[in-house]
Amino acid sequence: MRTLIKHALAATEPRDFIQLGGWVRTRRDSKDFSFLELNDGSCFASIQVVADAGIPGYEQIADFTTGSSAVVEGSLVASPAAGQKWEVKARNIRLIGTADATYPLQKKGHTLEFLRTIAHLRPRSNLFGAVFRMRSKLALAVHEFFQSRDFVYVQTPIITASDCEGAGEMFRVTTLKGNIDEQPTTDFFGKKAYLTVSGQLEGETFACALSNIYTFGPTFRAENSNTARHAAEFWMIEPEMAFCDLQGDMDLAEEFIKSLAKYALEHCAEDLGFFAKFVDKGLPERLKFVVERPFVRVPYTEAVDILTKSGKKFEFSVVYGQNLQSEHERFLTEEHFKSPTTVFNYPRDIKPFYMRVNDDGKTVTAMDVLVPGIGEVIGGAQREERPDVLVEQMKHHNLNPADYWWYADLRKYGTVPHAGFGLGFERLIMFLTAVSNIRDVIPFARTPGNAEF
RNA sequence: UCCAGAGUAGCUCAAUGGUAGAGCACGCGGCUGUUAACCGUGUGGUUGUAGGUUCGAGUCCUACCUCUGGAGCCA
Repeated sequence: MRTLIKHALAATEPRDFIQLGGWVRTRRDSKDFSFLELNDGSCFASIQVVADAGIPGYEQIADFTTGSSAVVEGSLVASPAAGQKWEVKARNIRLIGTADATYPLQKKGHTLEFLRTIAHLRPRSNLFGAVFRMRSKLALAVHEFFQSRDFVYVQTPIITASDCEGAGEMFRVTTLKGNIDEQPTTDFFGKKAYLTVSGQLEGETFACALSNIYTFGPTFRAENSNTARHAAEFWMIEPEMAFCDLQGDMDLAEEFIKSLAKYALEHCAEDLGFFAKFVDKGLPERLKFVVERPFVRVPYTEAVDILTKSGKKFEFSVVYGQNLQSEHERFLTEEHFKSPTTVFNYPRDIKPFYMRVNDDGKTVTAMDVLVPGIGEVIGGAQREERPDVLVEQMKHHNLNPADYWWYADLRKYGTVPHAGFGLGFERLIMFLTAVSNIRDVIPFARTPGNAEF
């Protein structure tokens, strides 16, 4: 029965028999014995195996190369040398799969760019093992956060005919051959269909029935974006709450980010330690800061004031009524407030139709949560629940209300104030690991011109 | 898509317009309860692609490809 290395290393006492399986990270030969570093990905650390010459399997010792796979049986004993608490005194070693000299992962630091070209092997590296173990833990933390607050998990469709306006270009889904625009009525769904850019509109229908819901699934944007924080396929978390206003929305967003940072600190210490050592020394401090300190909240108008009066020279000037540029957002979070910052009440014209119009008639209840180093991780709003205003908003944005008949029905029958937001899961992982490129926190990144794996 | 930068050995990088090198990896030898082991030694190249300038191009020019950083779109 195989034991995971994670459990072997957590042992409280020696064990007479243990079986381990994993991949050889490195081998150090002595005259009469060899050290094998075995890693199975169950935890960050590898385990040291001591194999004496003469034990079964040792005749193949030269083939236990970096990258090869092996099963080892022996006893778990306290290590006499510094560097590890436990090691395995092998009784036999079995080579399962060889890895010849062409194995691309070497016993040294590789650039992230190179590792992206071997995305099928990079999970075997220290950094990517840590990233994907942590990603898994955080996915669980997302569900725990919402489930413990009685939110219902809703799986909104991946294929959709509705364009969540403002969310970007969509991938067309079709079974038509030739000219796919000629007769959409003969297409598989009888109309044009796309990969979803957001589950929000569908999510709202469930919030207006089950009160508090969340989605957590893949999302697609066909934008030709070439940046470290955009991908064509990413995972988004979208809570939606009935009987909730913008304040409640901002409260939940802040609580959510704090909760995940706390979860990472409590459950991912070993992997976080690696990020702190090799990626960003300030990471643990930053996470503690996020957990302990309230986020800054500032209305858009005030944010513009701060930027205007800062005396800072920006490449793009600050203009009221226009979107904040990346450099403006960075100034607010990284220099002015030095804290995660929620900006709210944006001008109506630069935000989508479904956001609730404020009493001033000029702004809507939009809110963006900005974090240092990443920028926007959350975008959300209180939704327009007044039927007449919603229709007016659609027209204002040049949309045909008939296309959104079922969405408008939510306001026609038992409308309620409700609010929600979208959080990019990868961006959150970037923030919590300090890994600065989105391509390195998703198993197989889809970006323009890149879908090899 | 726009702006900037970079493509040289398996990897990370050197090389004034004049004989393409080093470290690591890998092979061989040695040494050692070792820790990305160490010491010696050897193998390793169509300098991203296609043109051009020049007696001579890794180096200069043009186009294209790829990647990186920044910007826009946003999560």
